[in-house]
Amino acid sequence: MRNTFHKLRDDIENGILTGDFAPGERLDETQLAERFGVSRTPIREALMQLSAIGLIEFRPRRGALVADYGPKYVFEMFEVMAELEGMAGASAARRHTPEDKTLLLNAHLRCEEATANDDTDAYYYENEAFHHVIYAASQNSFLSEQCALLHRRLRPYRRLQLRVHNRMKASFDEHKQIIEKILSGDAQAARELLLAHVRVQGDRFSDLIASLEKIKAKATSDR
Amino acid sequence: MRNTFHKLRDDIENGILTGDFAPGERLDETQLAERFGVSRTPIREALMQLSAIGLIEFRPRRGALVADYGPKYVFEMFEVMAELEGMAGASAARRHTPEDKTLLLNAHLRCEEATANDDTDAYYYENEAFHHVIYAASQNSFLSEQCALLHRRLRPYRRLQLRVHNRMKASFDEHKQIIEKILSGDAQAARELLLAHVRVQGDRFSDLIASLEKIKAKATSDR
DNA sequence: GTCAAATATTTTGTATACAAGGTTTGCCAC
DNA sequence: GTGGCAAACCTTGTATACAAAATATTTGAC
Repeated sequence: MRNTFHKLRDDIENGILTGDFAPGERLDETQLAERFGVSRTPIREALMQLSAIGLIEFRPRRGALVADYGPKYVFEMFEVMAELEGMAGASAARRHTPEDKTLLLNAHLRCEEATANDDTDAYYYENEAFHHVIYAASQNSFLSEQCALLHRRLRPYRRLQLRVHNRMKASFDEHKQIIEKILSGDAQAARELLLAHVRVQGDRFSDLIASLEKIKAKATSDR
Repeated sequence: MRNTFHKLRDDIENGILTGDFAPGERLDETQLAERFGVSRTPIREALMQLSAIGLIEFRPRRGALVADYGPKYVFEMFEVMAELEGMAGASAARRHTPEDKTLLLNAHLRCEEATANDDTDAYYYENEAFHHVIYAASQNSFLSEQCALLHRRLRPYRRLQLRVHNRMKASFDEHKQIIEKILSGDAQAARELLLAHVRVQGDRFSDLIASLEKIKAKATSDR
């Protein structure tokens, strides 16, 4: 069985990724301890782990803050994510097994259902599963882990663009092409399609931030 | 000022990377506490952080073990490292600043000195600095951090091939070409050169393992 | 009434204490 | 002598305690 601090780490991490703990927020150890019904010790151990992967930051004598990356940094993360996904896709095209093929087609089918039902929540979930199948199909477990990790870290930022006009349909169409190239073993094409597929999310995030900045600037000048 | 657990983390990490603590070795918290003259609490906090980045593993009720990746996993890590370095190189070719140019040429110069003196230890150090300059020149701080992190994790495995015949000279020649492509802004060429430059290390590592396996198998059959 | 300084309180960072589980050793049986 | 079981000991995992530092509050002066 897993230990308390494992569970706490996942719970707190989840809280951060779902926005339960907002970026920049201070995480009070005593409060967390009460909330989870444990002592401060395992809470601290969980926080230490989260700080090591960059999800929170320790300020000396001032405790833990939820990391608040600037927009530039988030965009950079999307850039790296795109490259890693491209790599996974290329590797999957070269090395996928027959089982991977089944899994890919199944995952795609479930995405199709979500699209047909116009169920963005379901699509969000199935989309994640689809990408994880690609990671696994790369036959590179380290790459797969890194992709999954970064994917998770970017989750709150992808959330923002969930319901952008027509994005679900566009995403689904891109998946279709990606699958085709992976299954036909066209590594280069798979790489480029995935690169673009992920990059567009970074671009959208940038656009979003830019428009927010503009609004903010306008509000300031109006004052 | 930094806290005790920061220093401990770095010390223990260093111990692992330098081979002071061997892969698979168990890290006794009490022993470490005595050794560093502190209580078990900050030791644990340091270990938690190291476990989060995958340098050690916690076995329930059995404490921390230095992670002992199989050869396949290490090879996979080199594959990802190669891709990330390629990305950094391409990005550096597109976006390096005049200051980056100076830093790159200086780093290269110091590599040249080490080569001229046939000083593999110095070359090892300067080579690392050279690669870090490329990371920074990518102008992508997240990518830079990820590269540095993975680079560090692979250090003990690169160490094995330090004195392979003529590797230093070959490496230096590759650097020369890489610099050329980065400074001339040829992103694609820079990417491919760096990809190959790092991959060769993974290949060498594989070869080494394969030959070790062969020796081991022979020893077994001779029994 | 406001600003500043001093004190009180809260909170972090480290040490110590204790309980549960795992390992080792020693003893007994075969 | 060897194998298995039991008990003692050792280590981890969590809780509590305590000291140092930062923050909040209150009081006093202008």
